[in-house]
Amino acid sequence: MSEQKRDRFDPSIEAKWREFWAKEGIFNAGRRPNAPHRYILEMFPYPSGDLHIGHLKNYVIGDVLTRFYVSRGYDVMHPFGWDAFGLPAENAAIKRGINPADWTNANIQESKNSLNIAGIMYDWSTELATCKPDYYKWTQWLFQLLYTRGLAYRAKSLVNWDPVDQTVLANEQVDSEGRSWRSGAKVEKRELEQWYFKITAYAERLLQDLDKLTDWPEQVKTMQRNWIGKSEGAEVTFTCDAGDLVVFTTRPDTLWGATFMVLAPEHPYVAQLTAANKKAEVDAYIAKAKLTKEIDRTSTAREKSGVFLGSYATNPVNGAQIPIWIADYVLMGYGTGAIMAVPAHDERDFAFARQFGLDIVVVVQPDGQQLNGQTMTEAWPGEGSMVNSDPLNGIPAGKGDGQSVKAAIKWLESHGKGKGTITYRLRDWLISRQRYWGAPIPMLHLEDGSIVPDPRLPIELPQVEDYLPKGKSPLAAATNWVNTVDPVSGKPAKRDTDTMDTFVDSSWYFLRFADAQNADEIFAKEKINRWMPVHQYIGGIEHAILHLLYSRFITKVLYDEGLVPNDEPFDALFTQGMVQRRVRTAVVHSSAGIEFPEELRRKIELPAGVVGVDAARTALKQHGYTLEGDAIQGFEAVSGPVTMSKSAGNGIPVGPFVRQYGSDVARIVVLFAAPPENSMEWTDEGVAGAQRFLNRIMALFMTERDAVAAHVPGSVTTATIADHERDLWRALHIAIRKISQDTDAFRFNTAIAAMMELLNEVQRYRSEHAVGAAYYEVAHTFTRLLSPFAPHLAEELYAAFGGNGSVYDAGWPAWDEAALLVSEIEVVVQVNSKVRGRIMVPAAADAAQIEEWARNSPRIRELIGDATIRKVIIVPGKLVNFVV
RNA sequence: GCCGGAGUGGCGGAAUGGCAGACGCGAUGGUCUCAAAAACCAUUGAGGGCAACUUCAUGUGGGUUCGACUCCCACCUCCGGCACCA
Repeated sequence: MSEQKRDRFDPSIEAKWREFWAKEGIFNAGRRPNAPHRYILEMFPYPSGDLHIGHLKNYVIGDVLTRFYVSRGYDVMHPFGWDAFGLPAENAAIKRGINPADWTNANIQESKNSLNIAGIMYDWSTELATCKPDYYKWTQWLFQLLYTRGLAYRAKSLVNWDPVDQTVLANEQVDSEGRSWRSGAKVEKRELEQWYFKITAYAERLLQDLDKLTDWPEQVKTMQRNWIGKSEGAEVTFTCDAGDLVVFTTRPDTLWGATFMVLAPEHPYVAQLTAANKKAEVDAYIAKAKLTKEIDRTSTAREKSGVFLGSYATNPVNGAQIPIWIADYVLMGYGTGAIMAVPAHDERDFAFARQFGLDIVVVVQPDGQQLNGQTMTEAWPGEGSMVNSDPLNGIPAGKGDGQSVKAAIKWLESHGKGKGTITYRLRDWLISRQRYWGAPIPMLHLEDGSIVPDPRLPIELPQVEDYLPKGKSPLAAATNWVNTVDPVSGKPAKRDTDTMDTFVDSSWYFLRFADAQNADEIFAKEKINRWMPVHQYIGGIEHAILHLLYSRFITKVLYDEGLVPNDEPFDALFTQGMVQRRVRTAVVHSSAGIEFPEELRRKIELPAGVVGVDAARTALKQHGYTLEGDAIQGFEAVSGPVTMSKSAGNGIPVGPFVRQYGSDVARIVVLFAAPPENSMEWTDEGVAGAQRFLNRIMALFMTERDAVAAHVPGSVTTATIADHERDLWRALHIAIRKISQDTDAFRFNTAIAAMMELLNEVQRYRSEHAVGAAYYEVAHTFTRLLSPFAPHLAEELYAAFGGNGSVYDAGWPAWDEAALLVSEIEVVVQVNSKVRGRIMVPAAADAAQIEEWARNSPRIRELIGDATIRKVIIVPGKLVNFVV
């Protein structure tokens, strides 16, 4: 390459600015104690070592906002920490014999270094790691607080067991296919005694308060609503030989149509209610149900199965004797594990009744129809009038006031047969884990079986020889640690050997940042009151339920204790999209057709077997995949977007990229390619485009650096600007407005587009004029507009143009409304709403004048001819529309 | 099945009642160069026309309006969540 001297963006400038920001503490909280404050937080990560570009997007968004707010004069807290407990450290310890703490610390250093060289600035003075005793001391304190308030309890029940990670899991941590969120293994069910947090006590508030979160994505709120799963109805008490049999139903009004009952196979009454001659059949069914559950009980279209127990229950409303069955479509974990079956008005009950020939009694008659239990072909869950239901007959069926459901509940309550009630799908949060690398549960088990809190916090993790999970916690092997004395009673005691779910660690970390160094209390009141709630939280949608639901719960508990000022932790939530990168997959093309790899075919549901070329192309395109090559030559590959990750092997490590191209380039690529909430595809072309953008800035401004530096910013105004510079001046103020508004609204892609437009205007100006005052003002202002997006270059330009200190102390530019005005504006002239011309009019012209000019423009006159103008619509400053 | 989100050029996307496609990518032509790269200039939704110009076009079909990507109704497709939840 010939050494032509050209101003280009040079990544080697970046390091000195990072040192400068850190040394000056530009992004430290408390730097402007009297200014309005902002708490900006990204979800803290597990320290996985070297970061790739995909990890970066989350942090870049937080960094842009931080810089934007600092520029605008706020006192910003932008802290960072590490969700450092968890299995990878333990697995490394098992595989390589490294101490999990050492391994974690090394990873933290590496991850931190990646963030630093990427130019993501945090206030590291409040850095925390959940695996450090000075942090988990307070996680344990929190556990004991919940215990004291009756919100942490121990119970035996059927729990999710991850056979790969060898530990139990909470419901939230198992997906709808029954797989562990971490290992991906199908979970098994085991009956175990474990610790729970009573999140169900807060179900109603967790649901109701979603309405307060107006700055949360609708999608996240919907997911939480679904997860909490509120359902209103009634509990009705049936009687049987084993005692009272309580069922939950959302349709107590159809109770008169209940013709049988179904219990979950695990229901405690089953043994008692099983007739002697049915025992063998029932036992076989229960055994089969157990197996089915473990393998796959999610398929909804399965044929109904069940067994009659041989005994009967009494319907409390009419004394009818109805048969009791067991069936696996009734779940022990929801409601009471028993249902009344109303086949006429419930799809599932209908299918069951038809299959086993059970009675069907209609109690809701739709208008204009005569349903008959013998002949109906499907259940009628809809509206109508109540029939065959003595006290309710004639009442319209429905959940509203004056309708059947409310009437039925009233009747049940007044007759002592049941009561209105609410059921939630949400289960209590199982927090015990049979693993080593977590916060020990700070409880003591005494010899008499009682369990008491251990006040000697923190209960530190002991050293162990063997981290291998064996179905019980590795801590159990540390006998010196396990065997202790209860300091309160002086009695011998054993420590709890389980550790806490790492989601407990992360459910309160955002609170600790307010006062991370406090050794005496979880945080000081005046500090938490200053900083909470988090103004802007940023993270991935994958935590829509898990972390975000747990954090809301813990915050509400602490709010009820009077420890935090707000009962919701995160004012605004932003969920960023993933970074993807195209991955090529080889395909085979023969005369018979195209053969795709099985994995790809499954993933995007390509039809099995040979696929036609066009069909394949269309099917692939719908999922963002492209068939490469052409039909004549045969296809070499399919390429498609895949989320950047270590496991997919398509992650671009931060270090080498930043050294070669600069972190400013990486930031522009990520921010410009798509709106931040969308997933974006990282491409070489995108990198080239970002480089071009930064190079153009250099070329357009750095060439004149001395003249720009000699110009005093603000020395020209809208009133004094030269006529030939008005267009550029106006473009500048349009850009200031757009970039300010867009950045505030997370529209970083259009904010960057506005900078590009301004550059285009500068280029046009420079091709026509010698540079002058407006140009110098643009150069000075541009450094500040650029500072949230390409911070290193912004500082470099700011310094080159004679700025003192940091660009972030120079203030955010304001636009001048007067500069946006123009003397002449273009008005679109329409005839019958079709654009037929445009005229230039003085900006101050009134509507009548504009109409006159429009009507008299030659082309419009010609089009209208002698037709009658029926209506004229004038939108000031925009258009005139003649309707003929 | 229920709930939520989304469908716009070759691609990412812009426009939230008023000129559809800002900005960028890609592509084509040009300038510079021995040549290439870089950079710069021009063109770039589809069709028709020598041209002025014109027709069509924002998933589909209706509606409201002088005017609809935008609002309303119905439907289709995709993405996400929940789901034999009583």
